[in-house]
Amino acid sequence: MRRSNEARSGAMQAALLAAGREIFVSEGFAAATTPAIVALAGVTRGALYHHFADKTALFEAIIKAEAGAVATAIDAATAACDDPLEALRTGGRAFLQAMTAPGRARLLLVDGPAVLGPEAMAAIDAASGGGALRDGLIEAMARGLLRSLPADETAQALSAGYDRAALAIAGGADVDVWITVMDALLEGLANRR
Amino acid sequence: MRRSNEARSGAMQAALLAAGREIFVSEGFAAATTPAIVALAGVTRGALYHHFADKTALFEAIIKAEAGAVATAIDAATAACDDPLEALRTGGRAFLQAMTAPGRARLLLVDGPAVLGPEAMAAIDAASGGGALRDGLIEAMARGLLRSLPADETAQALSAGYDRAALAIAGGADVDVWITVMDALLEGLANRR
DNA sequence: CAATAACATACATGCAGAATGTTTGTAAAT
DNA sequence: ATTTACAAACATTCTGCATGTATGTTATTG
Repeated sequence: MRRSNEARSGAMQAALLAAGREIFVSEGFAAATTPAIVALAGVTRGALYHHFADKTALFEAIIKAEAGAVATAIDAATAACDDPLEALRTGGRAFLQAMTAPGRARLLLVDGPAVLGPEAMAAIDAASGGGALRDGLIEAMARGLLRSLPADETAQALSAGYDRAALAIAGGADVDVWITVMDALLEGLANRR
Repeated sequence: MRRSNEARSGAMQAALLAAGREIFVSEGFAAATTPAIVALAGVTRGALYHHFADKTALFEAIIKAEAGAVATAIDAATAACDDPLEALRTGGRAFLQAMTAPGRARLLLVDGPAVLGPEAMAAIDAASGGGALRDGLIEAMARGLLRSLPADETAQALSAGYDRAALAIAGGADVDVWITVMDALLEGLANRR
């Protein structure tokens, strides 16, 4: 007996996403082959090309899931923060923590931009983690806690710093040193009297 | 009649580097095919594989040339600066200017890290543009002009911001806004009394 | 100091293996 | 009966290598 089509599709897509994530992380997008992915998932390429337009579409779905997980972690960490400046620092630490998931830094920061393009990744990021940073900056600037600066560009510049930190940490760098540096960058933007 | 082997090799490698740059920029590394590259150069794939181990080796040679050009531009711009802090701002602007060369941002900031790996790109960058930033920070910190922070990580964080700025500018963003933001980040690290 | 033999270099051409995306076929669900 | 979910075979294309050839370069000999 066979399950409903809906259940089958859901299970198959989940299996393909999991297997794809594994292979993409270990091999990189270019060297990851669809035969390897479907073999790991225990199915055939027919299933893959039924559910996803092509290899890139599978990759994009994985990227969006990863970005969503990061955004959720940041939101959860900053929900309780009242002070906008403290929320920025806390959100940054939550970001770095979330990015320690195995292979996540490579997926979101190296292969993602190269495969999907920087613009597409920026859009995904804005709808996920980067949006929180931008909103936090706007809030802090509105309350006079931070220097008044172009919010979008400032958020991107800081976001780039956090990204670099996440990559370094994924490569074995010390987390605390990077938190020190990023907090210093944030504090540097604070309004002083 | 034929030229000397040395002259032939030099001309052939220059032609392959130029054609490869063109195709890599317009197509991206993955979609760039070696037949397209050698067709543009007006030679055969035999020549390509004689001078370069594989497609990646050609790409790496192009990347190193681009990174070297950026480093040269930064050094030229900052050579006359006495004040370390002014040198940092000037170097940043020179970097952004140098990165406006067509396709350079994509090569150095998107495809480069994905193809060669972030570590290899970091090494190339350290020997090129990023080294200047780190040295400038150390100098400024030593003179008490900047807050004392881990120089390597601070340089990387700022470098990441400049990279993001270069990408945005390549995508049509306003240069002056980004200079404002990056100068503000630098100023934020300045020692205040 | 020619002339030439011996070798290296630069490149072209053809081939094998593999990967992608498409098409066709089949069984089960709706 | 029709559509969905998947399998399996197919056509195209690319990469890297292996072989072949012509020219440059160096050593040797008369």
